[in-house]
Amino acid sequence: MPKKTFLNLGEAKRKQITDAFLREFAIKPYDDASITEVVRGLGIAKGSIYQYFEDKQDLFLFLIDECVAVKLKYVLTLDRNSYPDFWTYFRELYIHGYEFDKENPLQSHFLHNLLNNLKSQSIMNLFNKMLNQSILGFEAMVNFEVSEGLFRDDVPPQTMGFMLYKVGIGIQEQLEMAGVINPKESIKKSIPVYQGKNGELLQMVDDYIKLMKPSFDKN
Amino acid sequence: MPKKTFLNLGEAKRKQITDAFLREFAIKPYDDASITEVVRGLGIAKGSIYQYFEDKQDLFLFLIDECVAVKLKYVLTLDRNSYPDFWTYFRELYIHGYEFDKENPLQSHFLHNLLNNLKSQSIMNLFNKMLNQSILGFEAMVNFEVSEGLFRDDVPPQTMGFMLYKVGIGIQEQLEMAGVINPKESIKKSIPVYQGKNGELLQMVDDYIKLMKPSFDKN
DNA sequence: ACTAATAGTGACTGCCTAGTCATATTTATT
DNA sequence: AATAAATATGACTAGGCAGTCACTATTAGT
Repeated sequence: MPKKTFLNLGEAKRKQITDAFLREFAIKPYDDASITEVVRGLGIAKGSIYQYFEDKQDLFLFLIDECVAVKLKYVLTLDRNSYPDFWTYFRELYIHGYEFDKENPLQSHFLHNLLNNLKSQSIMNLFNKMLNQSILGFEAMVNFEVSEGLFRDDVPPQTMGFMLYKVGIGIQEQLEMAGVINPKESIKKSIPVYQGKNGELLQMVDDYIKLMKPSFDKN
Repeated sequence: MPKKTFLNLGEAKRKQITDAFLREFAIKPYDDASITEVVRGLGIAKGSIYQYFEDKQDLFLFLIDECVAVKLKYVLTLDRNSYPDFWTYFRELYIHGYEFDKENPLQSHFLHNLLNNLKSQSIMNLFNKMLNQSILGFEAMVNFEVSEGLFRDDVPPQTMGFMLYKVGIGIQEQLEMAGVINPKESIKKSIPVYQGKNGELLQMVDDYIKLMKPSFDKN
């Protein structure tokens, strides 16, 4: 949690600082991200950061919370019950993810890099926690479908959940490898990752749905 | 490439040094792995390492080559044509991977961590190269099956290849998350990761095959 | 205008690293 | 045994970092 000094800051300055660190952590693993460098860029004293946050990890956790909160606003508006099947819902999640990226590029960049970021030595403990949380989310979705008799029940739901999770991340990775998106460039230019690539994104989502639906659905 | 000084070393000493670095790189990202610390453990001078290798990256590439070479000996003996379908072949790859792990725990540990390892700042260039290579391997497998009319052809083979690749890694990750294997502990104790967990490993492989086969196979 | 509280500063500490190089030791050759 | 070649050494350089703290500057309250 940030200290109250940080919360007392004017909106503008708080945003300026937050954004600068989002940018730093969006392009480097945690241990390589340098507070020294960011404050240099911001033109403020290093000591100030330690008026705002307990330490580097406190700052990092704040950034995670901020970004997750923003993203959830886009995702939690969706209700599985409004859709005829899981896959329509799954597809819709990506459409809203696209909107999130478009309207909050910085937060999107940060979350893109979060998984790599967490692999650093000094925050291994966080890594497992965060990972588990996301995976449990997918597992819960699967459990729901199974309980409704819509997904097969002869494969452990953990395995199906894990696969969904992996595919979820994979879509973004594959688009990057194919050169459709270029997060690193987008970060430099502060533009959304998927800007204008809505079609390619959904095409890939549809391909993956084609690839999972026959296996996940009952019968 | 190591310098010839390293190759002139007696087998025992060469192995001792190689093993020590395998251990270090098996538990830390590239940038965190410390030559200083390893030589301290080995009781040799730091300068010696620079008689053997050009620099840290040269050493690291040597370790990769070594481990990959050993692993390939286990995998390349398999011939797709000896199996009735892709999935039998796929399963067999894991059985041989298990043998590799059992007989070469150190190399197995190192390769387990390689993906995280490559995420470090100073070797980003290597990362894409290595990644592409593995994925192309899976893509080639898919292309073969498609050309034989055994896999569907209405989804880009890149997508199917990528999914196979992701699942390939995912199996190991999920076993770790489920607590079946504990690579970090295994490394400490210098014992194989999958030792005695043959059953659990193959069970999960079979689950994933169940989950992919209906989607990948033609009709 | 004066005091008290709050915020901002940057030189400094302590710690770590990869890589160098002049020197010392060991091994091979004559 | 004496010389030459090959190895091994570790103090040292140059650089990086998070975090501290005595001090200064600003703001708020009276």
